[in-house]
Amino acid sequence: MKFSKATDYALHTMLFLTAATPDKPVGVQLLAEKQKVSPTYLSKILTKLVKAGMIESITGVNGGYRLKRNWGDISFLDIIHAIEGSASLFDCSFDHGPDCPIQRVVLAAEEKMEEHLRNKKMSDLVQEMNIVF
Amino acid sequence: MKFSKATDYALHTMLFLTAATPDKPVGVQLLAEKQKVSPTYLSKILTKLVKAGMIESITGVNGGYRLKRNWGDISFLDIIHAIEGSASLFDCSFDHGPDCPIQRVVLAAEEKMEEHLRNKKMSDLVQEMNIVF
DNA sequence: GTTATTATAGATAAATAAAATCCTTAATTA
DNA sequence: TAATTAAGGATTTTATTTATCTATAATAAC
Repeated sequence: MKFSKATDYALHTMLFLTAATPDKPVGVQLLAEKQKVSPTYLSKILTKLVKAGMIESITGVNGGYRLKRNWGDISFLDIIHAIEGSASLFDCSFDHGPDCPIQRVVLAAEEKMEEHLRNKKMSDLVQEMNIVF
Repeated sequence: MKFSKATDYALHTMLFLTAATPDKPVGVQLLAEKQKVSPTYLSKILTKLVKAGMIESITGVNGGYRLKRNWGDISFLDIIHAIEGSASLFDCSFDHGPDCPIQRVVLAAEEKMEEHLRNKKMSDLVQEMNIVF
């Protein structure tokens, strides 16, 4: 079990956008270069963030991606869910009644992780950062 | 990102062994039947638990698997690590200095989940169970 | 309007990982 | 010795992730 690279890319892009540009759009070309990933692949990932309402895209010359107004609210969990989906990490495939005691434990644990990710915003990070990007 | 089915099988087998037999070994045949999984595949999973020192195997007629003495101590996390390995769930693949602020957040979140899984033992479950298996 | 630039989207390929099977070997008990 | 049971290697199947290629659509600059 691993978080996907796509999630890694998405988180870093969000951090970049949060740290960098309040209004000027950044092209996928540049974002991809920084992360050493192909632009087409990254664009597919960013399209998910657009659909989730976290960033907006501006097409045409001098276009690119930029944060939406609500960016201060966006949590790590929001981003992760936008990329990986929000299905739970564990499915008991054994049929012993409606709720499996094992599943209950694992899901409770997952919830602890999600709680932490829900409380951490990109904006929290930007403050504590000096010159990372 | 999902916990593997192998982990699911391992957890359920441990629950079964904990709930059922204090000393008599249970064959993989029976364990596999209960979980509707092939015996050979399950045996590979159980071998990992043997190597991790959680259960022991008795070969030959009337052989099978049974818990080791320390079974009261075995946590969910132990079992999960035995099957999935204990590498962290997130690797920042971007090189911005030694510690990535994003990685720090995600790993802290992961630690919350692990803490919960570390504190839950199979033996806790058996008590609260009535007739699940 | 034409051209250059930039995102979107579909199809597909390549790489990796997970799940499962098959077959052989080794150990043990009856 | 025969039957039973786990261990282990090799391989296959299936699913998922990662990535590429190509075409389309929108927009700005000229």
